[in-house]
Amino acid sequence: MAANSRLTIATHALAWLALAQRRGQEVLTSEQVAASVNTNPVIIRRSLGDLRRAGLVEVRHGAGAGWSLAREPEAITLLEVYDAVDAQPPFGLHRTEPNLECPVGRGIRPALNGVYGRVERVMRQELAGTSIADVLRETLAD
Amino acid sequence: MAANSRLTIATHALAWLALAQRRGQEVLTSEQVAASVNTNPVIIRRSLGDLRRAGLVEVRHGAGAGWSLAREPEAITLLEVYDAVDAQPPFGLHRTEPNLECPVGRGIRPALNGVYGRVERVMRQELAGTSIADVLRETLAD
DNA sequence: GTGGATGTAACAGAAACTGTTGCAACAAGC
DNA sequence: GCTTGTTGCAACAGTTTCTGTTACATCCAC
Repeated sequence: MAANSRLTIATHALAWLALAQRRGQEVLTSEQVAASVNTNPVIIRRSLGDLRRAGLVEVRHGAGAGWSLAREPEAITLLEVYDAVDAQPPFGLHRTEPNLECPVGRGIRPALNGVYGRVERVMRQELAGTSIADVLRETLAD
Repeated sequence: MAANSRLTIATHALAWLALAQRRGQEVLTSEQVAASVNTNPVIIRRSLGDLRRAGLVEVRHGAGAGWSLAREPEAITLLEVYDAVDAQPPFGLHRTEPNLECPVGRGIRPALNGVYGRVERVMRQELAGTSIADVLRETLAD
């Protein structure tokens, strides 16, 4: 499969909302966000819909509608975004069940779950240490 | 895409080779490994082929052929396996280039590369701290 | 030489993601 | 109430990746 870019799309949208908000623009439409990400507005609505269900953004319907951050950019971590977009875990176990008559086949899955769990824990710690405000600052630093 | 299980398959094969070696069986055929993983021998040959190119296993051709570890199981880390099987990175950037006329579109990719690089670094540290011997011990602990 | 195993190409099928179209639902403003 | 502009969502096509399978050339111990 292609490397999944959900976290990238969602973070880009949030950073753009944060910058617009700082510039005094209260809301952005999915079309305006899509213009920056360079993709289809429906993709953005799907992504921002995930973030809305997680409570990270708010949406206004009807004429003059659009999206805005539900919190300050400093208070939104990439870990929350990661959980909101439901990205796939980095490693998958066997697709088909191993041979349980083999001692390795019988015990390998819990053993790997332990390792993979530790990997995911440090990954989440790292994501929790970066906020949308951090991303926006690094983005504008060039 | 489906979660990719390359690291799982390769680690399973290595753990099985390590156990067989400890039991006095010098080599295993791809068919014997496939029987434990419960998949096709060609899948195993592809995976062990990656590990052979990385110098982690050795292969004997001809009659009585098969696979064996190139080093002690304590000296093979999951990070080496991860690099050998060329697993995809956990996060992908934009599939299409963002709009470079937008300040966020212009700077977001280097900013995300920084974050994703830090995530990958801690992930690699964690993988480097686990060996095939560790996995085999946890596998047989049940 | 023979037999048994690897190396690899080619192909089918499944799954996931992205992108696209179409349309119902909704609300602000007149 | 009507118009207008936007979101919400279903449905579908295209691409890519991974897994699994078959087939066959290659290799080497005996």
